[in-house]
Amino acid sequence: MEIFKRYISRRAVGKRIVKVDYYDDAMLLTSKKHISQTLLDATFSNIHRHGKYVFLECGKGYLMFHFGMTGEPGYFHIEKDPPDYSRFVITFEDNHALACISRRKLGKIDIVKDITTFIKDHEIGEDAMSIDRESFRDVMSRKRGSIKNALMNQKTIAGLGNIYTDEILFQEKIHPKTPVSSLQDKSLGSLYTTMKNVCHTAIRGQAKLENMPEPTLLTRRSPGERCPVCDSPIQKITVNNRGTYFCPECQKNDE
DNA sequence: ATTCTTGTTGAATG
DNA sequence: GCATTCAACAAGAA
Repeated sequence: MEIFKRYISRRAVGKRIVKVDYYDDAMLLTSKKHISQTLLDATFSNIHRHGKYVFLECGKGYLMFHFGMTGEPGYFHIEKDPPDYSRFVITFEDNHALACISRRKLGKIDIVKDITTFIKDHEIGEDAMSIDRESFRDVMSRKRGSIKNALMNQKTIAGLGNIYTDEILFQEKIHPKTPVSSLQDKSLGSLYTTMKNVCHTAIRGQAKLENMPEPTLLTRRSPGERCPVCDSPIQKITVNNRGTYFCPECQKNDE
């Protein structure tokens, strides 16, 4: 999401909006009228991100994007067709446009008045990139269930998805089903450092999996892959209804 | 052809 | 209140 935010920031902030087009309503959480009224003739003055949510500031409020599982922003010249699966397109006065692309339409588009209120109303946790060590330990120590659930739950910490959670647990050598309650304070501190490292490393590599330095699990999420550390076959299980990959040798249940 | 899986979330359920 | 399950959605793979 941080990469998306930077992508949008470079192309949309400072530009005046001259047209708004809707190709599909499924992702809209408010009326087209409300969105158009807020955006038309406005200029994006700033951009913010909290977890997987991006907010474009425009005077009267914020345009909120959530890209869901298969969503991404797309910027193009208006002489060309919008990218495939564009659901929502904002045209700027410089003859370029920003599309919200979403194959599965699992994303969301909304207008919000205030980011802080939005985060509070949706009970979204602190952002994974900005939470401090103490708060991390504090919020994690309150959770029950598996460590993977706790890390992925946006109400605990905002921003971690399925594959990066697996990567963090792989780097930290923790079995994804380990109960959070069984992790000592020290382990949580170490997990915190690993979480930050994985996020920073991913961003440095433009969130492209092929840019992740070895050893990594991110590029081995398919049957038959082997652990880059110990060469054991990578295992796939289900945790929280999500396909979960881990190395059964490196990530033993007990630390 | 049907079922499963997927870089997600939130409403329903236990 | 908290943890777990499932629908919404679309398309490619098994």
